[in-house]
Amino acid sequence: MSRASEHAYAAIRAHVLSGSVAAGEQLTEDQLAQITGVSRTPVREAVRRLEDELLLVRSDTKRLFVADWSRDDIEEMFVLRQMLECHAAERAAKRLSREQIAALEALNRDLTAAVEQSPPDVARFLEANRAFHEAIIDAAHSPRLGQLLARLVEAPVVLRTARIYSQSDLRQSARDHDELVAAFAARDSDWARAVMGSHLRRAFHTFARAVGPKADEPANDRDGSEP
Amino acid sequence: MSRASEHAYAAIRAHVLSGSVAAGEQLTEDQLAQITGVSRTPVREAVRRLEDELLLVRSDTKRLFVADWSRDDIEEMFVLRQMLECHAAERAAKRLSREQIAALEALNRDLTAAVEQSPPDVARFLEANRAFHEAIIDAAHSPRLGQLLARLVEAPVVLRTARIYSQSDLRQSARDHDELVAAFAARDSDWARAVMGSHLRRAFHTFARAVGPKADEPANDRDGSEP
DNA sequence: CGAGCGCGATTTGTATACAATAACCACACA
DNA sequence: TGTGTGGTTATTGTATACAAATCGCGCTCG
Repeated sequence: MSRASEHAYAAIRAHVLSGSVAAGEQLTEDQLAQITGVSRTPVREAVRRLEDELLLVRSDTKRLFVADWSRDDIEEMFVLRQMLECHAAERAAKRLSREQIAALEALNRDLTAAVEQSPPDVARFLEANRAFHEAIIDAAHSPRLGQLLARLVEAPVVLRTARIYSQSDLRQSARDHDELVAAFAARDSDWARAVMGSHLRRAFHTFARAVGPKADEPANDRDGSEP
Repeated sequence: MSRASEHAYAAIRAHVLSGSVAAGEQLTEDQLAQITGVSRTPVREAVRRLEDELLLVRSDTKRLFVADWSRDDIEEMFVLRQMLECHAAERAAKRLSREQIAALEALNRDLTAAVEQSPPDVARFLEANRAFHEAIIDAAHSPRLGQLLARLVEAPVVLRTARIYSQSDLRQSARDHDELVAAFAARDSDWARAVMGSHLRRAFHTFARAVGPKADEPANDRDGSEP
């Protein structure tokens, strides 16, 4: 979108993801307009996108809140992402050119380097990881699929989980990517699908372990907070 | 959304689906505002939704056009819909209450009645069909899944395909639904998934047969037109 | 003859004022 | 005490005016 609207989107998104507003807290369009420095019109446009991505939600009477993700919500998204991204891997295996596979290798070399630093460069890891998955989705050549996945991948994962990965988690991710590249090089779509499946499912469990046990309540961090 | 915005959405959608504008034709927000009788503000909101549903598209320079679906686009959507809705059927099989199964049966009785009229009441069929599938998706209890499917199911299917179904197609649909209900009653999620898969894949082929052979170009009705 | 260039007309993007709706609060009444 | 009811404030929804971008077209200049 255009300047003001795009800026508002990025600013609001950053504002929410930074954690400076609690989950479940109310926001108003005026507030956001002041924060972002643009008028309510582009703010409304940005908010609509963020609602789409489920970062913001509206009450039944149109009031605006920061979304409050339960563990079940997260699991649901991982399941859907796994389903769609396995499909993407399968299609990509049939379509990736030699050059594209080489590009994936390069991306994963970068990712691996980020992991093997001490301490690991998590930001660089996340960026390389994002690029790697995006390249696969692009190669699947299914615009609708890309669009659906965008909504699932964007919001919840990067959310506040950036720093829950141990180095061994990161290393395993890098190895998964290596195996994916091998599957692609072999043009084995079944293999690619299977690797992608376990890759994402493991990511879910890593996440789940950090979030807490299964029987828990919805992520209820709105009462007690930082003293 | 609220009154004006919702009205604009419905009116524009109907306007496009009615076929009174050709695929690929340009629209302007002013035009749509006049047609719908509201100002550009709610029109823009409605247009965003329709872009989301891929009924409208914007050029690289933000100009607005009626989307032009190729056969590949349609197949892609059917594939994705099948993947997601099979998942929904599987989950629904584990969750549907006795009452909900009875409600599905009732819906399908209505659908069958519509089919067995002569001539078949296609509008009533479509409505019952929509309600049937929606009930299953709801029962899957996966809000994200529902949201993703909404975008896939809404746009392309009803599009301009309402009247390509033969009575035998419709009868087969009714039988599929019966079998789905049976699978649900048996709480057999594998069965439900399988039936849903063949149900949707057959729908695709019915559609594809009507649209034309595989090697075709994108639906290219924009050059030669009315003299 | 064709490629680039300017300029009026069209179209989209943004700000702002106002209208409609929902939440909040205080107070009366049972 | 608690429950409903009025008015007041906060918040979202819509219209409108204007700004910015884009297009179409005729023109010039090579």
